[in-house]
Amino acid sequence: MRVTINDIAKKAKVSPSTVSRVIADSPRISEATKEKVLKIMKEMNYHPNMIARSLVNRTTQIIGVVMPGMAEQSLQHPFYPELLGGIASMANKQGYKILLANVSTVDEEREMVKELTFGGITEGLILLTSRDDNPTVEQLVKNNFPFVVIGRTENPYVNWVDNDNFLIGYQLATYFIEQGHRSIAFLGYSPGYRVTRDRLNGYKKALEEHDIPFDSRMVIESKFISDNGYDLMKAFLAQGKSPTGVIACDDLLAFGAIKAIHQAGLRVPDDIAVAGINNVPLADYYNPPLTSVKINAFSLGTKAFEMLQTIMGSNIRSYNQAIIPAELVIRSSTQRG
Amino acid sequence: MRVTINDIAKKAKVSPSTVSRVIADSPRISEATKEKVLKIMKEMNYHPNMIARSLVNRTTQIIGVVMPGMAEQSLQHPFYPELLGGIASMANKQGYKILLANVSTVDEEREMVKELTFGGITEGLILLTSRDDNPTVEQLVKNNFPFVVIGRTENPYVNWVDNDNFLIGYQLATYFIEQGHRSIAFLGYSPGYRVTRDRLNGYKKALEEHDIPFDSRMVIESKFISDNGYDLMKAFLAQGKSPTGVIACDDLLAFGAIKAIHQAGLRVPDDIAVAGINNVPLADYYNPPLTSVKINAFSLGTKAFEMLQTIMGSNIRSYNQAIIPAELVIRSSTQRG
DNA sequence: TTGTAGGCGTTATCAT
DNA sequence: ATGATAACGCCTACAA
Repeated sequence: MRVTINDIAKKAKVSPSTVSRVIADSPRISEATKEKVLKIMKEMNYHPNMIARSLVNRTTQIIGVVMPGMAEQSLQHPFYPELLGGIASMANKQGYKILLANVSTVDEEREMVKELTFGGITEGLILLTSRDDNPTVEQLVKNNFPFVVIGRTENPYVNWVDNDNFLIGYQLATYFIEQGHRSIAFLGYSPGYRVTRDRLNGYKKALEEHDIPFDSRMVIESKFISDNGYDLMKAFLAQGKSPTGVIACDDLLAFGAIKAIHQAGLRVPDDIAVAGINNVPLADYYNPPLTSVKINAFSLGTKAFEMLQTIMGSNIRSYNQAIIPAELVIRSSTQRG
Repeated sequence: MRVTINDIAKKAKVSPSTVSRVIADSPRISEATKEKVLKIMKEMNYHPNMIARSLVNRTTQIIGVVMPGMAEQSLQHPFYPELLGGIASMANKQGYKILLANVSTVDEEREMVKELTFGGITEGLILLTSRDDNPTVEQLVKNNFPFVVIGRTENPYVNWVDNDNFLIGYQLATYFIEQGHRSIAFLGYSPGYRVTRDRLNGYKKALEEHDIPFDSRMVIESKFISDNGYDLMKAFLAQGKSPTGVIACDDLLAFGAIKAIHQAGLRVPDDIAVAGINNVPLADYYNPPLTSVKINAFSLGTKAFEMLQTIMGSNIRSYNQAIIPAELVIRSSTQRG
C-alpha cells in the first residue's frame, strides 16, 4: 500500500490537515511541527498523490498537444519535433507536463479531443493544424475550452500563432525575381492547406509587382509535406517545362526536385535555382546547400504555450494572434557563380 | 459547473450507482433504465471525469516517455521522432496516452521521474537512454516501477529493447572490407555512450577477422548525434590521414564528413567511401545517396510499448530483452563505379 | 497553531 | 435490478 497523508499524520501524531499544510508550505504552521512532519515524510518516502490533489483543486498541470496525420508519419518531418521541443521547453519551465496525442484520422482526432477536454485531464490544448476544414476547432470553440492553434484558421474566435506565409512566398519570389528569374515554378501547392495557398498568393503578388504574368502551369500541386518532390519535378521537366527557378513549399520537396533536375542533366543553380522552406538541419549539408526559409518552429512552440497559459489563467476569453518572423537563409542553391 | 454523475442520477431519478453501471456498461441493469440514462447523459452532455475515476481504480491509462538531452535538441534528430511515433501508435491502439517528458539535465530527469513514478499519474515509463551511467534506471529498479529502456543498460534487472549495435558495426566494416577497403575511419565514437562503443567493437572484430590491424588513429571521437561531422572530418583530413572509407555513427555526421571530403577536393565514393547509420529520410536524397543502416526506430518504439504493457499487466517481475534487427541499405556513397 | 468534517466525482460492496 | 454507503487521497473552510 502506498503511503498517504494519513500515515504521515498518525506517525507524526498530528492531523492530516497539518500534514497537508506542510506540503503546501503554509505559513499557518509552527516551525517545529513542520520540521517533524517533513522528517517523517522523508523517512516514510512519502509523495503526494497528484490524482487526488487534482480531483480537489481541478488542476492537473497537464496540457495536451494534438498532432495531425498518420501517427506513423506526422512526427517524421523535422518541423514537428522542433515545434514540440519549443512547447515542451516552455511548458516544463512553467511546471506543466505534456500529453502527446498524435491521431491518424479526423474521427480519431474528434474522439481524442473529446476525451481530453471533457475528461478533465488536460487544462488546455495546443493544436497543430493547417487544414482548412477543422471540425475540432469548432468543437473546442463551442465548448469554450482553452486552446491555441499552431497554424491559422478561418474562425476568428481562436488564438493562433503562425508564420506569415504570404510574406514568405512574397519574399522568396521577390528574391528570385531580383536575381533575374522570370520563369519560376512553385512546387508543392496543396489546395486543402492554407499554408501553401498563402505562400502561393505571396508568390503571385511578387510576380504582379514586377509585371510578370502568372502562369498557372508553373504551379505544381502535391500533398503537403511529402518527399515526392523527385517524382513531381521529374514529371514536370518531362513535360518540357523549363523554369529557371523553383520555389518549393518544403525542403524535402526541394531535395527531391534537385535530384530530378540533376538527373535530367541540368545543374543547380546554374540552370535552375531551387529554394525550399523550413530550413531543415540538412539544408546546410546538402549539395548544393539549399536556400531556405527559417520558420523558427521552436519559437512557434514557445509562443503557443505562452499564449495558452494566458488563456488558461483567466476566465475572460480573449483572442490573440501571433506572427513568428521567418528569415530567408540564402545558400548556394540559388546563387549563381 | 461541470455535469457529474449525480446530476444525471437526479434528472433520471435513479441512484448514482445506477448511472455508474450504465457507464461501465454493466449487465446487471435493465435495458429500459439504461436507455433512459444514456439519453439524459447525451442531453446534458455528460462526460466522466477521468481524474475521479483514476483515484478510485488507480489506473490512469497514461505512460510516460522520458527523453534525454536538452529540450532544445533532443527531438531534433529524426531518430527520436520516429521512435516516438512507434510508441504512440502502439499506445493509442491500446487506449494509452503518452506523457512526454523531455528533460535537459540529470537533475531534471531525476525530479521528473520521481514525480512520474510517485505522483500516480503514469502507470509505466519508457526511458530513452544510451549513456552508461544512468541513475534513473537504478532509481526505478529500486522502486520496482514498471519501465522499459530503449537502449541498453549494464543493470541486468531491466527490460530493454535495442538494436544489436555490435552487429551493425561488424556488418558495416565487413561490407567495407569486402569492397576492398583496408583503411577505414570510424567517425563518431563517444566513450560515454555504449551505442558507439558496441559499434566500434563490432568494427574491430571485423578488422580482426580479416587480419587488418586496428589503428586507433582511425577512430574519430565526437559527441554522439551531433552535426559537427564537417569539422571533425576536416581536421582529420588536415592531419594528412587518408582512409579509403569512413563509417560514421550517424547519418548527420556522414553528411558533414562528405561535405568536408568534397571540399578537400576528393570524391565520394571514388576517393573515400562513406556510410552512415540511422537511415534518415534524406539519406536517399543526398548527393551522393548515402549508404546507411536502417535501425527501424518505429519498431523499437512499438516493441518497447508492448513490453511495457506486459510488465504493467502482471505483478511478477520479469526481465526481457528484445533486439530489433537493423538492415544495411546500400547506396551510391559506397559503390564505386 | 492545530484539528474536525465535508467534499472533489467515481467505483465497489453490500444490502434490498 | 437498484440503492445506500463507504472508500480513493487530498484540500479547505470552520472550529477550537
